[in-house]
Amino acid sequence: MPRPDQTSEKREQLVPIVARAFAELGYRRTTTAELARRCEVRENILYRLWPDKKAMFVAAIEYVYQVSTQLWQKLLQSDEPGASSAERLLDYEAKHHGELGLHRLIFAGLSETDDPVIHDALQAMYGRFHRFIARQIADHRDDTSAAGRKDAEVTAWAIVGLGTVAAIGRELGLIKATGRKRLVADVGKFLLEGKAR
Amino acid sequence: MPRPDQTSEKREQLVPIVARAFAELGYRRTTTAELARRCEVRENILYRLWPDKKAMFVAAIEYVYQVSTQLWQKLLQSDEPGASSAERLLDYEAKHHGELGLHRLIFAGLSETDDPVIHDALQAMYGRFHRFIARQIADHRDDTSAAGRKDAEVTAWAIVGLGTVAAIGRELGLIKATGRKRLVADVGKFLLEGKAR
DNA sequence: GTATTGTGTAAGCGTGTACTTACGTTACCC
DNA sequence: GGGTAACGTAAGTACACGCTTACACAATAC
Repeated sequence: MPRPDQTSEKREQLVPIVARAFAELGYRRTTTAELARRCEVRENILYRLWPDKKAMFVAAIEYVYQVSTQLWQKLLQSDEPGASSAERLLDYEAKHHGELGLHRLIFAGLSETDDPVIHDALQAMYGRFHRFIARQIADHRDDTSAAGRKDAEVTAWAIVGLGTVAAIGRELGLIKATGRKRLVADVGKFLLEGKAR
Repeated sequence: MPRPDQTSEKREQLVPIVARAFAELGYRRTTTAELARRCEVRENILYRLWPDKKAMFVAAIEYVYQVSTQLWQKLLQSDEPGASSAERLLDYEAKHHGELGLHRLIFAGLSETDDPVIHDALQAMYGRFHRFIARQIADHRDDTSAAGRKDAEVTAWAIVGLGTVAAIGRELGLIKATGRKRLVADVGKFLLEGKAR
């Protein structure tokens, strides 16, 4: 009998490194050779863990999604008094925005969306993010009517937009840390309270 | 004496095609061969018009910026009664959002921002867009105080975020046309009126 | 006409890249 | 200890890509 298969453990071990590489370099510039270098293994070892480069990218997206939502879930469970879940999420994002490179991964993927696999992975992740935020908003507003839920959905997209533009502004050196914080926290709260109709 | 130089005319003729290619395919996937194919010329002709592929991309960015702002300027000059410039811009963008592929070009460039040339081109364009919108907001609100201008800046970023997330939502098939219209027009107007403090 | 120089065609060059193959070594279970 | 299959190393393959070169042709000014 041979030794036990450790592929899945190895995958879990390497996925954070892979995700960081894709976030830093984008999809095309992240060569398999570069991935192997950062992971300190040979290329063919990566190809034993994933069928091709695309699968590595999809794994990276799913990893970042999981880490982000786990982090958010933890944040929501630690119930502080005096602030709703939605408010706490906004404060957290205002402070720690973009640390995981989520948006950079999205930008990298958006140039590859005619590939159905990448398109679907991105769509699933982005869609789940949006629904998560929309639910927090509806809870915060305590409005479960049909119109209220619809409104929470639209507002959720606007808040996702805040995070996205904050990421771009940081990337291009156009919005400094204080500006980003103000953008996400202040405008975020404004959107959260008001009803956009 | 030789025949007159027509390089700049040729550049102007080909730039729209080049821009469309980069918007559709992203930076890396837009090969010089593909550019030549779409332009119906040989590759070396492109290299007589621009020093390298990067320059073609930068030219595409500048072209899309110019077309967009020209279009907006025209929109602002045709003064309809009963709606401020800012409102008309929002309505226009809600209807025709993303037609020029501006956001796709930005996403393409954002994966190449460690290249200083691309970074600077993107920064300049995005920054000018933001200032343009911020000015419209300040005018609309008729508040030229320091705090008012600062607020208009933050709001302008939020509105740029609306456009960006609408583009992503469209790209991923997550927000349909009606939803995008509602997002840009309704939330846009909400941001425009309210003061986010 | 002719010299001069822009314009178009075709081929190719060096490098980078996704992915593979071949093979030796190691750790496990019986 | 021995059979087995996971694990690691190294080299290689086929192709695509950015960019260049060589050269024939065309149009203009004199």
